[in-house]
Amino acid sequence: MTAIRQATGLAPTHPGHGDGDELQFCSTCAFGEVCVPSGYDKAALRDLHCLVQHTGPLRAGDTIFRTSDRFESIYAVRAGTVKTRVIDAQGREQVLGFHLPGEVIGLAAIHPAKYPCDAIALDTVYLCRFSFPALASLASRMPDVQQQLFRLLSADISKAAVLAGDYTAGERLAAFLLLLGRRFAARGFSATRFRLGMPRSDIACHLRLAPETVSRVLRQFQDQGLVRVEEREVELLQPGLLRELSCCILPD
Amino acid sequence: MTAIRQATGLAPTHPGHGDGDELQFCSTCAFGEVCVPSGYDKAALRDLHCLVQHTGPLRAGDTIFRTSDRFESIYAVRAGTVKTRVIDAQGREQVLGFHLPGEVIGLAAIHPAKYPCDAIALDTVYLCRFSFPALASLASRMPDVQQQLFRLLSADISKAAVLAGDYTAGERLAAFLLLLGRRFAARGFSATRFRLGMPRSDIACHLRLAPETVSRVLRQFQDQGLVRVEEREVELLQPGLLRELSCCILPD
DNA sequence: CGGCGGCTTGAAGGACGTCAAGATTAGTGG
DNA sequence: CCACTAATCTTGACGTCCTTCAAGCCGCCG
Repeated sequence: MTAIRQATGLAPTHPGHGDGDELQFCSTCAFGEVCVPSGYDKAALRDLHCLVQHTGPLRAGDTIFRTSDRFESIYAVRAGTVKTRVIDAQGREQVLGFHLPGEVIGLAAIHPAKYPCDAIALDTVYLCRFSFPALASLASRMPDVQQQLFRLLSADISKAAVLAGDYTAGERLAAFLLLLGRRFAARGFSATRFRLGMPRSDIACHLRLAPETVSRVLRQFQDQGLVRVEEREVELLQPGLLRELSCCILPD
Repeated sequence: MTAIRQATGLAPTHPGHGDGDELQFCSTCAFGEVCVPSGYDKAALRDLHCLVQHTGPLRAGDTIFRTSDRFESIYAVRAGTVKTRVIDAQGREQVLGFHLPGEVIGLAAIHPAKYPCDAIALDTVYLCRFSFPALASLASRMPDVQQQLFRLLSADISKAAVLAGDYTAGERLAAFLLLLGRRFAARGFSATRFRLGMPRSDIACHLRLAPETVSRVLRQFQDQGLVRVEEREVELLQPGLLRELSCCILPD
C-alpha cells in the first residue's frame, strides 16, 4: 500500500496504525467524546479507562467474533477495515457492512445476547474493546455515555436501511462510493480519493450484485469520467454527478 | 372486519381495540416489563406513568409522524397496524416495516434527532406515546428501563437486515408470512391464521417486488397447497415447507 | 518461470418488472 | 335496495436488467 501511495504521489488516503497518535485517534472515534476527558470526576474516568482494552494487531482474515458467540463486548475499530457478514443456510455470504477506524461494531448483539454475524479483519486491524456490562453500568451513572450509546444504536438502524431499497446497480455503486468517501472525510481523510479496503467480491456481496456487475459498472463509470479506478485506489472525479445518480438512496 | 370474521367463522385473528383490557395489552407490549409495576418504588412508577400518554383513535391514512419532524417521542402500538415508509427523490415509496400491537416505533430518530421516515396508520390505531427525554432520564435512574431500551434498539438493527439480502420473490414472501405469524403469536394470536393489515401494494413495496409479483407468488403458494388466501385473510397450511423456502432468510 | 487469486470481458439465459386489460370488491349516493 | 365509481387485485404478454457461465488477463509470490 505504502509503495503504491508513493508511486502515484497520492496524499495519505487511508487511516492506518501510526497515522496518528492515540489521542488523535480517539478524537475522531465514535466513542471519542466519551473516552476523552470532558469534565468528569476522576473516579468515573478511571472506570471508563479500565473497561477499554486495546487489542491487535489482527491479520487479514482473522476473526473478531463469530455468529452465535456469546455477547460480551462491543468494539471500536482503531485501524484497518473490518467486514461483518452472515452465511445463510445455503452457504451464500452476505456482507452486512464495512467498518472504518472510529466506527463501532457489535451493537446488534445486545438484544439476542449473541453476535448475529461474523466480524472479520480485511487487513491489519487494531481495536478498542469495551465490556458491555461495564459500559451499561457506567451509562447509568453518566448520562452522556448513555446518550452516546443511544445515538450509536439508533444510527445503526438507519444504516441498515440505506441499501435495503430497490435500486439499480449503478445507483447502489454510486451511493456506496460516496458514502465511503464521506466516512473517510468524517475521520479527517480525503472524501474523493481513497483506497478500497476490500476485494470486489465483498463489495458485490454487500450491494447484492454479482462481482462481474461491479466490474462492469466501475468500468462504465470510468468511461464516463465519473471516477478513476486503479486497482483498489479510487478517485471520485465528479462527485456531483455521482450524487445525482445516487440521489434516491442517500439522504443529503 | 368484524363482519367477515363472523361470516367465515374464524377465531379472532387480529388484535384490535377491545380484544383485551388495558393491563392485558401492557403485558404483551414491548414496554410491558417496564410499564407494569415490578418492585419499583412508588416515585419511579409515578414518573413512568406520567410520561406515557395514550392517543387515538387514528383513522386509516392518518399520520403519526412525518420525515424530518423533530424527534420527541417514541410510540408503542396499542391497536391496529402502522406502516413506516420513506419517499425517495424520485417519488417512489419504500415501506420500511409494518408494526403490530406491542411493537415500538420511532427509535431510528434518536440519532439524527429527526424522524427518518413517515409513520402512517393502516386502520384504526391506538398508541402509547413516550416522551423520549423523560424516558432517557428515567433510564438513568432505573437500569432495567435502560436495558430494555438497549434491547429494543438492538433488535431493530437486526430487523432491518432481514430483508436486505438477495433473495427470490418466493423466499421473501414465505419469510414475510412466517415472520408476521410469529409476531402475532408473540402477542397471543394465531401464528397460522391471521389477517393482512395492508394492501398488496404495500407488501410489494416492503419486499422490493412489484404488486403483480406478490399476486403471482401468492397464487403459486396457494396452488401448491402452502397457504390459503382469501382477500386479506391468510392461513398458513404448511408452515414447515414455508420455513424451508425461507430458511436462508429467517434465523430459526 | 509458473501457478494462483482477483479482476475483467463477452455471450446467453432467467427472474422479475412493466404495460395493459379485465375481475372483484368496497364505498357512495340516489 | 340498487346502480355507479374508484380502488384493489389478478392475469397475460413482453421487455430488461442482472446473473450465470466461460474464458482470458494481470499482478503477486513461491
